[in-house]
Amino acid sequence: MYTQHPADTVIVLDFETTGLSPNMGDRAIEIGAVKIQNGIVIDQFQQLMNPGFRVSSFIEGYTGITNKMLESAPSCHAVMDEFADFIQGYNLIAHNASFDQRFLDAELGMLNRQYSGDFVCSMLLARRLYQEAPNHKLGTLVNELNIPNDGTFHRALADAEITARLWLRLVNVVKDKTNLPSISFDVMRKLSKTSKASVPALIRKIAA
DNA sequence: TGCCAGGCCCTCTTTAGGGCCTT
Repeated sequence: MYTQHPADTVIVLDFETTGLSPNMGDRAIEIGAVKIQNGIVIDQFQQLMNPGFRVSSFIEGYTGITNKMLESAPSCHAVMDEFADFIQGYNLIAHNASFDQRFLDAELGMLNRQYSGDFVCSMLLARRLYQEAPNHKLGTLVNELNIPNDGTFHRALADAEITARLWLRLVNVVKDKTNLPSISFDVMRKLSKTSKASVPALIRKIAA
């Protein structure tokens, strides 16, 4: 049985991992997440986790997370069990969400745990709402949109915080285009799945 | 040993191929 939460409260999450594919044996090494309610961060979650094997030098360089740091970290099992409690009942957001969803599904699957929220992808939304951006990498969007950041990238909590600011910016874009006082998660989800060409028509329909 | 992802989205498309994004 899942606890139900206000529909406008969402969790933005980001994984650092040993590679690109859980199907190829890759595991999570860090999870970061922020809980947003009414446009304000009200809670956060950050934890390194030990995948049970050494990470590559590429990942050490890319994330700044070293094998030394992971030696003393709790297991993926322990961390993800706690994280499953944190996200229970909330809708979820990530940049290129298909990636984070694969790892969330894989890690929770090993624990026989589930989650009830829907995922929305901030990258798919940015492709539709900022079609003029040179590309839709998180770092590029942060620079293009002057989203405040402390210069930390490729760490889970920092990326989750930045993605949260991007999400709120995207919500504001839809607010401005529709003149509506609030935009539901469900509307953002529909927008993220609409073809680029259909975005203006859907915006008009939402505003009507 | 060497290899290895996958979903979205565009187009010179749909009987396909390749770039984008994530680590």
